[in-house]
Amino acid sequence: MNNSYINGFKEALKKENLKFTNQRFSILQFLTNNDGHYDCDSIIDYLKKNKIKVSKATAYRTLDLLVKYDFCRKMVLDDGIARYENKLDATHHDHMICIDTGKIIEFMSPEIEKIQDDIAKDKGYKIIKHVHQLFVKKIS
Amino acid sequence: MNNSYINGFKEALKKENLKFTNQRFSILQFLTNNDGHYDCDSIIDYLKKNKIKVSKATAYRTLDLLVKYDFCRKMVLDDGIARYENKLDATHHDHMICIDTGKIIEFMSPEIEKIQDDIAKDKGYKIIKHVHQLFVKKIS
DNA sequence: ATTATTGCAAATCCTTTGCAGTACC
DNA sequence: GGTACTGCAAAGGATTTGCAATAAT
Repeated sequence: MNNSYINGFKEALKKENLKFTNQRFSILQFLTNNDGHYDCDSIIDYLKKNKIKVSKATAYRTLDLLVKYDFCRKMVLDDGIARYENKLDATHHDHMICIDTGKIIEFMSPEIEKIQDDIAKDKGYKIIKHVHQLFVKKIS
Repeated sequence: MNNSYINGFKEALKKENLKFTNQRFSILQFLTNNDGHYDCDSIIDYLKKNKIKVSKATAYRTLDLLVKYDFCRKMVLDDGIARYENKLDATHHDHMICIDTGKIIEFMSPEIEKIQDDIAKDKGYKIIKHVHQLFVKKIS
C-alpha cells in the first residue's frame, strides 16, 4: 500500500497550524482507501462501525480541509447534499449519474478537456476546476 | 415580444390540474424576460420591487413546476443554493463561473456535446440532462 | 503548560409542508 | 359552490458555530 499521502497530510496540517489527530486521519484514510462518493453521514457511519467515533462538526471541518488541500473532491448534486471522493492518485475524471438507480460511473475524455481549456482561454480565463456530470438512463 | 410560451404554460398547468394565477405567471415572466441565474430570494425580491408579492412557499412550488415542464433550469453549485434560469428559446449552453467575481459566462460546444453523447451510448446509456461548469480565473 | 481539538447542542440557512383563509372557474 | 391557491409559520435536513471539556506537542 502506498502511504506517501500521510506526509503530505502532515504538511498541510502544519501549514494550517493544525494538529494530527485520529479523527482527521481516519477520515482521510477512509476516503483514500475507498473509491466512491460519500456524503458526510455515510463516512461517519462507516467509521462508527470500525469503532472510530467522529462527530459531524469534526467531519465537516475535516472535509473542508481535505478539499482545500486537494486530498478530496466535493460534489453537490441538485438534491443539495455534498458528496466527497478521493482525489489523490486518482486520475482526473467526470461523472455519469444514472437517474433511476443513482449509480455513478466515471468517465474521462482528453478531447473534452482540451476543448474546454481552449474555450476558457478564448475568453481570457484559465480553468481552476470544473464540474461535468451526465445524468443518464439505461438504453432499453 | 414573443409571448407564445404563455400557451405552453397554460397547457402545463392544465396537465397538472393547476390554475393560472398571478404569482405563478409572474415568476415565469420574470425568468423568461431576464437572462441570468437567480436564486429564489432574488426572484422574490425583484417581484416585490414591482409590487408583486410572492411567498417563498409559492415561489419554490412554482419553480419546481417550471423545471418539470422545461421552462427553466435549476443549477446547484457547491454552496448548496439552487439557482434558476430561463430555458425557453434559449439555445442550450453551459456555464463558466468566475471564482473571483461570481460572473457567469455561457458557452456551448457542439464537439463536446457530441463526444459526451458517444461516451454515454458507449456504456449503454442515453443522456437525459447534463451539467458542465468551468470554474475560472481571469488570466493576468 | 500551552494551544488546538473534540463533541455536543444550539444556531443557521435553504427548502418543504400543514393549515386556515382566499381566489379562481 | 367546489376545488385549488396563497401566505404564514412551523418543520425539516444539511451544514456551521460557540463553548466547555479533552488531547496533542
